[in-house]
Amino acid sequence: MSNGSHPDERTSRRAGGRPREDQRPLAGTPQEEIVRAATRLFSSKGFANTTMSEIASNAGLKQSSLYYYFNRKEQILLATFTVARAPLDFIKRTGELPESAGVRLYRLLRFDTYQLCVAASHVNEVEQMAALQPDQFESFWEDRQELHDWVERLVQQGIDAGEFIATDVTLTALFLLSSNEGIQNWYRHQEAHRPGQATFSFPEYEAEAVASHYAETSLRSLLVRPSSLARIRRVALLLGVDDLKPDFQSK
Amino acid sequence: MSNGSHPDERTSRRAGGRPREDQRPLAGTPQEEIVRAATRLFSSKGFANTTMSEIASNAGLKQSSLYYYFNRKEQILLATFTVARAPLDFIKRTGELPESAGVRLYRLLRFDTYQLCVAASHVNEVEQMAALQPDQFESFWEDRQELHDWVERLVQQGIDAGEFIATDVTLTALFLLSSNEGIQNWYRHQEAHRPGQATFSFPEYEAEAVASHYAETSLRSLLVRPSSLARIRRVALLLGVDDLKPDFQSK
DNA sequence: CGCATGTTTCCATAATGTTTCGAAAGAGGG
DNA sequence: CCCTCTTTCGAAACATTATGGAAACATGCG
Repeated sequence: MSNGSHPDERTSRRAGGRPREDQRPLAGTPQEEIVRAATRLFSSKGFANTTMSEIASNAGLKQSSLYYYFNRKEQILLATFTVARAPLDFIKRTGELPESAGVRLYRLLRFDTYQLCVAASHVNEVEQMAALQPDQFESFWEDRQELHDWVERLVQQGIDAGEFIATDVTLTALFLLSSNEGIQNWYRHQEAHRPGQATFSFPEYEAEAVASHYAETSLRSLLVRPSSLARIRRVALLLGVDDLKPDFQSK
Repeated sequence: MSNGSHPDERTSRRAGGRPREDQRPLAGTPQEEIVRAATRLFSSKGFANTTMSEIASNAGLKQSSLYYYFNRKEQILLATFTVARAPLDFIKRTGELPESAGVRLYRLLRFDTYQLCVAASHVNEVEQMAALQPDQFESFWEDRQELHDWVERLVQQGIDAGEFIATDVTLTALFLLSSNEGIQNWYRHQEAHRPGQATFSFPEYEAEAVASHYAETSLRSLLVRPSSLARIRRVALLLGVDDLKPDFQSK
């Protein structure tokens, strides 16, 4: 069997192989090219409505060649999301700052929401696949759990410090992260709708505005003294505004 | 063409027809039977991973017979959701009560969230389909828009009355309704996970608890004086607790 | 009773999409 | 120049959605 799981494992791009029919310079490894193409397509047409043939031709390959790199279609989906969801690092760094829980939670929520808005993949699709095939998507669930734990811990710290109202920390963390994703869902639909068809008609919002508004709203529902929100916002934003931009060059 | 769109239109179950191979008493019309079967399957395996054959055999039919009642798979999905999403009536009634905007919004959010939690269908799937084929799902978008308008109006009234803080009413309404759906998404996953597999492990929450918590959290983020929340909760719940229960017998 | 009509079901098959299999086309080393 | 490794391709197996037409029943009318 030539196809174990990961071709190119360490020796990346060592030797030839049959030449492609579609000749065209490819930026990066074939895997990257495929994921890039798939990302564009998934994001505009959704996972289910994107065919392997489309992905292939967008990546300069024939359909069946994709299976040399990815054993199943779902693995491409997982790859698009893994690339897109970078924020765990940011979150760990933020979580460890010597600031109040409010400031840290604000930053965390704002960043995560922003990431979701600009991310190429639909969280829902990934989650649904992930729920159906937990083994294939193990890494996804681990990340998700870790993210949850961070948020839960922050909320607990806020309560202990008298900054947040007493509430169920687990439920609150679940709410914060899933509301998040619901908002991404809406935000993406807003993008997908062509101006002509107008099923939904709303003003367009910037990802940053959405992220900030979400962080504020969430914090406001937790704070014992909502008036402290102004200070939190100020401190949080002073800590580095540019952190919002993702490392990943999405189209 | 025998298959216009709606068989049985008014004359429901008047005469015979070829007998089924799978003989078994059916409760209600064939349509209802089909929708019931589909609902169960969609809710446990998702729309994309449920085949027409499965739906058919669960409804005591052969695959192609489904097309006598529904022209496309998506229409079954729409039907499952239409049945499940009853709350527009409730919302209109609530919206017109002579109470403060806070009380009415509280009730509306609590009810809608509860409905989503106990609903059989995944909103996300419906929305995705609906976004892709706006013509097929016209009624869905109309309901959605109407719901949004109600919420937006309530928020505006709250602001005008000095009960809510000044904020972008459109964005707020969008947030309230989409967070909602994100929470349903999580809530459903929680159910779908078998106890053995345990990818996610959290305490189990009741739909009513989730709905109440969501309504409180949302209100708290809007109120000028969070201390008024206690009164709002009390008044809202006095107005009729039993309204939460859906008319529709799910499962 | 036999036959036309209408209703509901099934079977067969086209059309489309995913996945597997094995062969083909190059590079590089002995 | 041949052998091996890597990458690509084409054909075919399989699964799923959707269509068209025939089959199986009830009913009413000659």
